[in-house]
Amino acid sequence: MAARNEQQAAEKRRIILDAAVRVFASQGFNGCRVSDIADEAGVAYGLVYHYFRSKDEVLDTLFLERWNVMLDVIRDLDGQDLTAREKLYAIASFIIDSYRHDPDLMKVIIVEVTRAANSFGQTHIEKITEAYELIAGIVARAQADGSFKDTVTPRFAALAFYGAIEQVLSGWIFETLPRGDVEFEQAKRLVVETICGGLDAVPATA
Amino acid sequence: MAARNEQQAAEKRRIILDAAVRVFASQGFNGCRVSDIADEAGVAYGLVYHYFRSKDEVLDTLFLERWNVMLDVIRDLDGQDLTAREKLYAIASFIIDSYRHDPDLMKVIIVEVTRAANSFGQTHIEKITEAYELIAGIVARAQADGSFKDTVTPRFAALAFYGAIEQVLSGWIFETLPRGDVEFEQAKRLVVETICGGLDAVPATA
DNA sequence: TCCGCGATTGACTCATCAGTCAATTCCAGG
DNA sequence: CCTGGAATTGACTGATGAGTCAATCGCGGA
Repeated sequence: MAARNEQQAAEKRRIILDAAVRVFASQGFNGCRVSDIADEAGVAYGLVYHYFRSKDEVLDTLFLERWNVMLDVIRDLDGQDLTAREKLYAIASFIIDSYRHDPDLMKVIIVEVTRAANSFGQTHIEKITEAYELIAGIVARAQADGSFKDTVTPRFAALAFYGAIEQVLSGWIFETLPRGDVEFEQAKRLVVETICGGLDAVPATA
Repeated sequence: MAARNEQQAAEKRRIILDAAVRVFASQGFNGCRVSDIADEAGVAYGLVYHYFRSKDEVLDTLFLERWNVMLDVIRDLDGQDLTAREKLYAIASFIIDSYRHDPDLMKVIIVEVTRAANSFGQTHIEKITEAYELIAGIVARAQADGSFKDTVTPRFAALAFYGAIEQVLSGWIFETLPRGDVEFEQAKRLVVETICGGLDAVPATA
């Protein structure tokens, strides 16, 4: 049958996805119309429904695509011979660089998906939990080999770590924090320093 | 004139607000109809518009009401003679107890407002930033008096601290973390321990 | 007892969109 | 060329839901 040209079809699909990122980022998922996406993509309204079953599926796709890349990166990192601190730094770097590279996409993922996680299927929550668990694993192994103390549970450390990153991204997204290459690099360092080093001048247990 | 009975009017308004909390929590702000709120409150559709200018204003009111209480608590705490760590613990306690006391309200605030500050006015972002700044102030003063080291900026420490709390609340909201009195108390301790104590077994600077 | 005004009602209007579908274009293979 | 089916189009439908408003109710004061 020769599906016209599979590559071209995939490209059209991507054009629509990329347009959706821009539209979702600027108007919000609920604030935009499907026709806005079509217009932005320079494509007829109906074509969106040729490539996607629904408006929801477009958002779904964007999230899963990106989140899976991140999970792969974390898993890969996890297999390498690095200290826990180095692994955490690498994860923070990946996420922050993702923002640097495509702020709109990250905005959509952070702002729209969490809210949608409510109404959308359980799928997203499971995916998000998966990331936490990978991070918790890194912490747990560091505690086992003595490089991290075990005053906090790994699960909890993972939450705090990811929470710090998410807050920083939110700060950039909502423009309450200055953005720029210097700030991005500083943020990577500070996330890791806060979580690993803590704030106390004198460690609780000597 | 005697506005019928001012107290009764305020009560009706409150009944509508409380109903809105339940409806927003279970269906989401965008997923519900104004008539759902009216039904839940046992009140006619039009009455919602007698007390509020729009659906948005209902959510607005819920957020501001609660957030202002929190800001007051933090400001009050800030004036007391406590260590920075104690202050942070008290803030974490207040937020977590707020969740314990009214999980639906906190769910609405976190899911619909904090993470969606986008679609709403700039007002909310400013309010949220205000909280960060108060926390940053606590950290800054602790750094000045030597009880906190100054490896991270106060602004950043505040982000990490609040981020950790928000992640924990999200975990409870989306049911990926176990809930219960024991967990609530543990969470307070762990948030503060993570941020203040850090994960490293050996402090970076001896 | 009656009056006046705010509280309360809910049917209605009107705009908005997600999703459908019949018509048309375009390409690949024969 | 011609033909079959996929890609593409955009007008249309049907549902939905925010906000309006004219009518009614009922309390507090005189």
